[in-house]
Parts: sequence; C-alpha cells; structure tokens
Amino acid sequence: MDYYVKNNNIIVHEKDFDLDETLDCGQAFRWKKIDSDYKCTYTGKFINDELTVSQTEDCFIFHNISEKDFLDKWFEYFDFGTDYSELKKIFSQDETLAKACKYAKGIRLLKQDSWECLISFIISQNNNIPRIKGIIQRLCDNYGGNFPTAQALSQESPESLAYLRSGFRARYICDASQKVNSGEVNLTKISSMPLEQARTELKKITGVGDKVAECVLLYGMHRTEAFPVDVWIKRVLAEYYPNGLPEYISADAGIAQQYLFHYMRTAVSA
DNA sequence: CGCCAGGACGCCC
DNA sequence: GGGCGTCATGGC
Repeated sequence: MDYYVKNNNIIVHEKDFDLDETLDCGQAFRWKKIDSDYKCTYTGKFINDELTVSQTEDCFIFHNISEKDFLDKWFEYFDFGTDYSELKKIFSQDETLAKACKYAKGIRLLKQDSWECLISFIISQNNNIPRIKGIIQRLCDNYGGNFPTAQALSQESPESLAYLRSGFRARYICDASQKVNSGEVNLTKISSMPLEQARTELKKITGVGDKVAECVLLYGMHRTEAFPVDVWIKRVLAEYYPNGLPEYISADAGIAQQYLFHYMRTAVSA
C-alpha cells in the first residue's frame, strides 16, 4: 500500500482492496453507497469520525481528511498494515478458498469498534442483512447520526426501544448496555484476554452466544483466529470441509471465513 | 402466501 | 451434553 496527499485528499494505491466487497460483505452495517462520478463512493463513520471514500479504476480517494487523521484512524480501520496478498497466498493452498479469494479479491477485515460490533451482532441474530441495517440506522438516527454509547443505551428499556422494531433482541440490547456501562463486562480488557476466556466473558451477556461472541472478537477486537459460524459457513463446512478446515489458516481463520462467507452467499447460492 | 435470516434460550431427555 | 420449539420482524 502507498499513498500521497493531494489537495485536501489522501490518494491510496492498494490492489488488495475493493470498496463494495469490503464495506458491503456483512461485516459492517453502517456504510452507505452514494452517487458520484467515481466507480463507487461510500460514506460512513468509525466512532464519531466521518469519512467519504471513493474508488476509481486505479486508486482510492479519501476525501477531505488530513494526513494525520488518515494515518491515526483510517489506516488502521482498513487494516492497511496487513499484506492481504500474502494471506490469500496461504489460504489459496486450499482449493475452495482459492476460488473464494479469486471471486472477491478485495475483501479486507475492518478493525471496527468493539461496542458497536457487540450491539450490531446482537441485532444480527436470526435476521437478514437488509433488516439489520435498517434497525441500526433507526438506532443511530435517534442519536444524531452517531452510534449511541453504552452509557446512553443503558438508560433504555425494551419498551423504549420499540421504535427499532428489533423484536426479541431489544432486551438483549438492554442487557449488553447495562453490563458494559457498569463495567461488569469490560470490552477493553476482553480484547486482550486469551480467546477462550474472552468468549466466556462476552457470553455473560444475555443474547450473546457462540456466534455473536465470535463476531465481536473478529470484527470488533481484530482477533483474526476467531471463526464465526453462521448458516452460510455451516453450508460451506458441510459441503467442502467434512473433515475440518486446513491447519495452515488457523492463525487468520476469521479472515478466511470472510472470503468463504461472501463466496457462498453471493456466488455459489446465486 | 410461506420460507428464511451472520442465533440464543429454555426445556426436555 | 445434544435436540427442538420458541422468540419478532420483515426481506424475498
């Protein structure tokens, strides 16, 4: 990856990156595609920092941000410090993963906020992606366009959250908010715990089971060995990996999972 | 209309 | 410890 400053923009060259594949592959729910003269443009936020980013034929434009903000925030968010060519080379020793990596070459694992991830993936359970986005949108709209803090959400009740139309998940959102706000569940500490201990801590929240805990670890804490298994990954495992996953992916199994999920959901079943 | 969705929980054995 | 019904809501 390399970049330079031009006017008020940061211009990035990175071949292992595609906005559609990265921002709309079920790992994040709050990026919006907007009309532009570029190949595509998205606008979104990390915590309270807003970004508009475009993809052209040969580069990416991070609009209207300083070099410092780019390096301090977005470089990390988009995981530009990791060489995805190297990862894909390792994954592609396996036949199915080779196809998945070739199918969507530009997927990257975003380094998202753990709190937002926790609530987002609680909402995701037994739900579909368009509706997950809608619920999160209604939630953020209610807080001036920002994702509410644990402190703010801990004031709510399942009844007061009725406007979300999140169904049975509302009481899970409340339990998570209260436990995080009180410190009973400490996301910062959990992020550096041994994996099994971290899972146990996250599952103290009502509504957080194996799958949601794994998603929080992977997407919100960048624990790349975490491996969420949803209905699509269950299909991949049953169809292509009856004897389990290859050992050589284990350190970054979660990233491999992201290619497999997208491949199965949009290519194989289409 | 019926089936399904980036599941978790409670209850049963 | 594994199997099964239930839980809201709405996308398709």
